[in-house]
Amino acid sequence: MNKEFYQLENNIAGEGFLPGLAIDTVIFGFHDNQLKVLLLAYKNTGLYALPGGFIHDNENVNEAAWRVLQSRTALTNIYLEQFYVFGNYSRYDPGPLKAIMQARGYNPPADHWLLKRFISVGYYALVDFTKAIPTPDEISDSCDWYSLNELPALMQDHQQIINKALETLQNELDQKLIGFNLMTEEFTMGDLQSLYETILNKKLIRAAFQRKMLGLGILERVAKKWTGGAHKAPYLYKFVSDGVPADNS
Amino acid sequence: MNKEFYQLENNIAGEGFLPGLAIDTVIFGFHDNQLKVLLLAYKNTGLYALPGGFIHDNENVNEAAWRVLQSRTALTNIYLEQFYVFGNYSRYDPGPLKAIMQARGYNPPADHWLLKRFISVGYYALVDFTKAIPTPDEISDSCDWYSLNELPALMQDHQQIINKALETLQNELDQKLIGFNLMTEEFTMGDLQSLYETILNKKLIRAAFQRKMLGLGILERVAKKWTGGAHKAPYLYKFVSDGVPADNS
DNA sequence: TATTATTGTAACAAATTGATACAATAAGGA
DNA sequence: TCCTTATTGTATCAATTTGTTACAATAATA
Repeated sequence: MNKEFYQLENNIAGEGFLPGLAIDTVIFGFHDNQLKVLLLAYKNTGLYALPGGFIHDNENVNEAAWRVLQSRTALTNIYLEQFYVFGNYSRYDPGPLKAIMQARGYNPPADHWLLKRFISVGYYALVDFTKAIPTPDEISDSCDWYSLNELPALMQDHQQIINKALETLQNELDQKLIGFNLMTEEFTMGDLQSLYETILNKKLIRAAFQRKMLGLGILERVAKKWTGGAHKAPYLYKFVSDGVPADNS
Repeated sequence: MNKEFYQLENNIAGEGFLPGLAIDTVIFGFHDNQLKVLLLAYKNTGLYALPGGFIHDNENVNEAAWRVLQSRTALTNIYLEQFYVFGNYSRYDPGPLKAIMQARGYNPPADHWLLKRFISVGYYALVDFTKAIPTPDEISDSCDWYSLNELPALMQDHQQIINKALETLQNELDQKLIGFNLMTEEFTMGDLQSLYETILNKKLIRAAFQRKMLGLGILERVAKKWTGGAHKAPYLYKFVSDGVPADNS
C-alpha cells in the first residue's frame, strides 16, 4: 500500500481526482463508557488528523466516503452520513500537507494540486468499537482511537469538524435510531443508557429510559444473562432492525 | 449585468473559481397557502433550474450561497442553510450547459470548465414572499415562483434537490423555530397554522397549535386587528426573536 | 442464611398533547 | 337595532407521555 500516496504525490496535477474537493470522516466508537474518535498520526510531523481522502473523477462522493471508512476500519455496512461542508477560505493552509510531503523526502512544487485550496465534505460514521480494525494509511504512523475529551491537537480545522459532528449526532440521536450502531452485538440496558448519557452529556432517568427503549419494539432480549457482581444479572439485548422481536413478557 | 455570464463563458479554464464545485439554492416562499420555489427559465432552451452559482477562489462557500441568494431575491439577512452535497457521478451531464451556451451563440470547446463534472452543495432558504424581488440572471428569461406541487420539468437532478430540501425543512420545522422566516411581518394564527400544515402536509389541531405557538413566548400580539368577514377578527402577531414580547394577557 | 448492590417493573405524579365546548366578536341582513 | 353566521380565543377535561419513587427479584459474598 505504500504506493498509494506516492501516486498522489507524484501526480502533480491531480489527474483522475476531483480537484479541490476532499472528504473528512469523523468515525465514532464507544468503549469504557467513553466516546472515541479515530485519528491518524502523520509521520515525522507531529500532526494528528481525521481519516480523509480524495474523490476519483468517476466516483460518487458518498462512495469515496465509504472507501475511506472501509480502508481505515476494515468494516463495511456501517452507519455513515454526510453532515456538513467545510468551505471557508480560512481553512486553506498548504503548510501541513507540505510538511507531510517533505517529511517523506519529497519537495512539492508550489502549484502541486495537494497544496491548493480544498473544500471538505464532512461525514460521520458510527461503528462497533470491537469490530473496527484501525488501519493507518501509508503516510501515517498510527491509526488509533482517542477519547473525545482528551484529543491531541489536530490539523487545520479538524477539531471544529469533530465538534460539528458531535452536535449533529446529539441532534439526531433521538429522532433516528442510530445509537445502536455504536454498541456491540449484545449489550445491557445499562450499557445503552451509558452511551446515551455520554453522547448527550447528561444524566437520564433509568426507569424512563428502559421503558422508552423497550417500547420502541426494536430490542430483542437474548435469553442468556450476564455474570458479574453481587446483584441481579441484567439481560442482554440485541438490536432487531426489522422482523418481530421475540416476546419478552 | 450581461457581462457576468459572458465572463464565465469566455473563461475557458475557469480562472478565479473553484473548479468542479457549484451551489444550488432551493428558495422557499409561502403564498396563497402554497409553498413556492424560485426557479429560473433558461433562454431558448426550455430548461428550468434552481438558482445557483460558482464559488470564487477566495470566497467562503457559504458566502457564495449568500451572494446567489441575494442576487436572485434582492434580500439580505435571510434564513439560509446547507443541507446536502449532491455528488453522484450520474449527475454529470454537460448537455444542458452546452445547450445554454449554444443558445447564446457560443460554441464551447469540449474541455470548457463549465462542461466538466460538478459537485453541488445544496442550500435552502426561507424568505418572505412579499419581500423578495425575483431577479433573473443574464442567461435566464425569467425568475419566478412556482408552486411545489406544480413544478415544470427541471434540469439535471434539480427535482431531487428540491425533494431533499423539503424533507429537511419538514424535519427541522419543529426543532428550530424557522417557520416564521416564511411569514410576512404580521400574520394571524390561522396564517401560521396554514403554513405549518402545508409544509408538514397534514392537518393540525387548531387549539393545540395556538396554545403551543403562544407558549413559545416568541409571538407579540400587535394591537391592531384584522378586518374581514362576518366573524370575530383575529389578532395579528409578529415574531420577536429576542427581547421580551409584550404581555398578551 | 443474611447482606449488598443492581436490575426490572409497577405505581403514581406531573407535564404535555388531543379533543370538545363555548363565549366573544364582526360583518350582513331582517 | 337586533338576529344570524362564521371564526377566533380560550377554558376544560381526556388521553398520552414523561418524571419520580418504590419495591420485589435476584446474584454474588460473607
